[in-house]
Amino acid sequence: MPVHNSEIAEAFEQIANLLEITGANPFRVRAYRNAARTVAGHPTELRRFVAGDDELTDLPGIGDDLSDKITEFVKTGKIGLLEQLKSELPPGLLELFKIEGLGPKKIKKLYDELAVDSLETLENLAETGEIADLEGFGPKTVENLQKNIRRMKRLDQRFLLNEIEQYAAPLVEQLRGLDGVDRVKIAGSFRRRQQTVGDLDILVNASKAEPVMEAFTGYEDMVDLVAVGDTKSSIILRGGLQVDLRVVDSQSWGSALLYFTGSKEHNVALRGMAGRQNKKINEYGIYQDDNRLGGATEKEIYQQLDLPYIEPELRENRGELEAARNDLLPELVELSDIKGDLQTHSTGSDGKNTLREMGEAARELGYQYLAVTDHSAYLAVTGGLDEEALKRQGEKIDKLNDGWDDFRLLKSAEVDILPDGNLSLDDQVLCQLDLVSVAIHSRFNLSEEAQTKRIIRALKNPLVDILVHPTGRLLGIREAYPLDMEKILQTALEENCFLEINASPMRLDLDEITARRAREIGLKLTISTDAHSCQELANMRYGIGQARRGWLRKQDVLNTRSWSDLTTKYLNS
DNA sequence: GCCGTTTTCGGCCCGACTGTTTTCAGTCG
Repeated sequence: MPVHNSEIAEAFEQIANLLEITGANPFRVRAYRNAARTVAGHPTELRRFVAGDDELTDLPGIGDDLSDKITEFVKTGKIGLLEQLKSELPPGLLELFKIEGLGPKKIKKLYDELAVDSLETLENLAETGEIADLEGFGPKTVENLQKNIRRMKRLDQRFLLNEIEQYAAPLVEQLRGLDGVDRVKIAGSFRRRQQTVGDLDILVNASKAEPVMEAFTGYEDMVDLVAVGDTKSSIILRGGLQVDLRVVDSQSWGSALLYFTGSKEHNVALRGMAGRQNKKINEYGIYQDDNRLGGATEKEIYQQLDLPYIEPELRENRGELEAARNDLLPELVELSDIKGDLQTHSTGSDGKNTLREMGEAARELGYQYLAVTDHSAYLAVTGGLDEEALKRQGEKIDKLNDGWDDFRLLKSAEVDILPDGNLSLDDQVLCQLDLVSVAIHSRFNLSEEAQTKRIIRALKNPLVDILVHPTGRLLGIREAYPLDMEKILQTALEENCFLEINASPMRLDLDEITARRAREIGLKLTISTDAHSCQELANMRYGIGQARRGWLRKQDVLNTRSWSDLTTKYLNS
């Protein structure tokens, strides 16, 4: 079986955790964690490095030793060190790392003194009270442990961006209304537009922290208090979302925002860079010797390090600091650059609004065009269009377009790719359309080879324009089906096709890693909402976030172009 | 275990909060 990057990353993560229990050099542990991130975030499969000429040691955080371990894993399916660690320590210890408040030291103590080797034994011993006898473990620790185990079991999930917004909006509004509060901003992975968010980080700029803390810890939707301090508190909301809040004064606003936005890896790298210039960054500011150099804005801190401002979506320590140093940061695509939405649904299939309603809603967003890509009849569950119905829909679109002089609806369809790579509508139907999108909605379980072949065959049809939601993933629900994405990207490039970043917060498919790879090879992407109602057209912002995380500029996104540009320069049908 | 506007050796971000302690280790972000 070919080894995937995610498996290599997981193995490194396990090695890091097990090494930590053995009390290994913490920097060695960190090296494995860093490598796990590098590997997980790499756009091409590392097994290609092993087979080809590229050097694994060119990757950041991968030296001779870790390069050898990757090679070993790719060739044998195993890593000797991990096997050895697992033979010395029960692998059941690994799941204990997921419990909040339990780290390597405590896990080791539980294992050494009480032979705790799994979640189950831990739960049993917590029940009997034996754990409270251990040095350093009091009754409060046991209570928290039990609480956090329950929470972990209930909530082995992350939240979608739209869910987070629903939780955050009323809380942020309430904080903004407090006396003495100047600014409230959501930081953390939400601000970086990560595809899912584990907890919510809120930063407040206020003259006095106390009343803010009081309001926060008394918030009506709170079900549990995790921590309460003078300037920092954490609560759990109904639904299980943890919210961390920090209050700072305006002088420290920028440094606190930078620190609280992360990523952790970006901050570590940035502070390392500061250290080499004899400067120090903390959440209160940037300093040299005893002099304060700044900290009121994020820009000020970057400037003090001779760097341009780095957008939150890029702060992952995936090359953005180097790019910033060399003045090579991309000018990222923005919501206002978008000229139209290329994947939406109407009452013609499973959408909630009519063609006219969708068109008017798109016009109000300032778009020049909207493609209504109703499903083909093959997908029976959506009540899709057959050839006759599609024709009638085309006539309706013509009439509607006659009534607009600043906007047009595009005749289109979301055509199914059949298991053999043929399409669910005939070519003579497809050639009547302005735009042909194709997608997989069945047989998700084909092998990587068969699924890749299926898609490539579809892309080679000269009438096809866009492959939508290319990997089929549903965040937290369904994994992406296995694909040789590199082959698909290359084929799309050769065939003048485009791949979509689906902006639905449940999908965000393509992911940022693949999006960045597409840009690297010069393949343009579309960002479309897959809206099934007028309201969902506003989901575009989630797709933009994902695109920005993939380093995409305006020119890398097809639907930043006017319709005339699109037809004359990019679409072949 | 990685890495080099201090370096092939000696560093590796930094502070808040908790719980169990009497001054701090562990964990988290």
